[in-house]
Amino acid sequence: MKIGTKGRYAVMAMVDVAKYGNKTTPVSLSDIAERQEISLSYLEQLFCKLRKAHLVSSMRGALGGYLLSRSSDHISIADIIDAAEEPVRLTRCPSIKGKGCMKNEVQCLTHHLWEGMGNQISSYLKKISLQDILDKKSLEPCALIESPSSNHLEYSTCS
Amino acid sequence: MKIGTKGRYAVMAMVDVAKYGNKTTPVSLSDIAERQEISLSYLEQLFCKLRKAHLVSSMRGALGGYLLSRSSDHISIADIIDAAEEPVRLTRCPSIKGKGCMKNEVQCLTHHLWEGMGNQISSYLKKISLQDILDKKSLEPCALIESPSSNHLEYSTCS
DNA sequence: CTTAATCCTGACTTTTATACTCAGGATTAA
DNA sequence: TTAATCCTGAGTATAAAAGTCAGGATTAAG
Ligand code: FES
Ligand code: FES
Repeated sequence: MKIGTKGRYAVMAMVDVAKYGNKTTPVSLSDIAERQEISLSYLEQLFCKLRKAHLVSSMRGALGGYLLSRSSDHISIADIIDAAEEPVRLTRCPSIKGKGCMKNEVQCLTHHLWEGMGNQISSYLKKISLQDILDKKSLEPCALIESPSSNHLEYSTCS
Repeated sequence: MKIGTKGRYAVMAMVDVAKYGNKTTPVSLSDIAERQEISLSYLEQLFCKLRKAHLVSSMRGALGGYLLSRSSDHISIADIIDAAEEPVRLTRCPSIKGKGCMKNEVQCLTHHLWEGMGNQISSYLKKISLQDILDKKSLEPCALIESPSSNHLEYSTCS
């Protein structure tokens, strides 16, 4: 069970943009590369995807860079990871309806387990916004409570 | 975000043992290999680890095989995955106290995110037992409710 | 006692996906 | 005009995962 650098770096870079950018001044990839210790070329690849997913917009030319397309509390970690690397998918059956991952069975015995696990992860990542990371929320998983009244993360220390 | 075959096959194989074995008659690896479409040699590797983790016990010789060491509702999926593949770990900082994954910072900005995510996954996997899989529970992630009164999975359909 | 079925183990090979680089072009502020 | 940036596709290298192989140990059954 692991996460690759594509997802990891994309999140780190987006946090960096959220932290050092604002509505007028974009953040350049070379700055991000240095602060986050990520190769520039690799970042270029990642931001190509992030831009296509409309999470950031770019300004070309000298003094160019990237800025967030929406405010940092309307961008979830799930958005970023989906954009960067192929989405969270733990099952391995083809998406063809009625087909499982095995020759004989329609669905293997563990299909629901992996599906449930994927949902669990996705819903966690959806609840956390870029702003939450800057605010150092997401500290205590046991305190994650869904609040219907707002889209934000409620939390309380649990110890 | 993905899970490797080690963890996946280990769970599939354990479900198979739980389904086809009982306290007296062990299940042979060649049977599992055929039913679950997994190479025999690969299973041998996996069961070496599962045995060392005391999840199964072996009977050698003809008519030998494996049986569960504990009852199927006292073996969690987390137990199996921990035994089979290196444990769920999403952070990438060395375990040395006070050291982060970056040169400068003590902890990178996203450390808590990955840590929380790992905890989220682990606690999900701990709640689900082999027996739950056989009973086709673990279907609905939104229905997962921690019940202090029992160690089992509570669920209700949510649609 | 012999055979065949199984577990047991370590080392080895193959394959694949990831991670990363490189080269060259387009755009724009100074 | 220059230098800093974004932009893109193709290519390479590395490491991890996946899977194989060979040989040995144990034991039930004939
Ligand atoms: S994972 Fe969907 S059928 Fe096996
Ligand atoms: S993941 Fe722990 S410090 Fe970066």
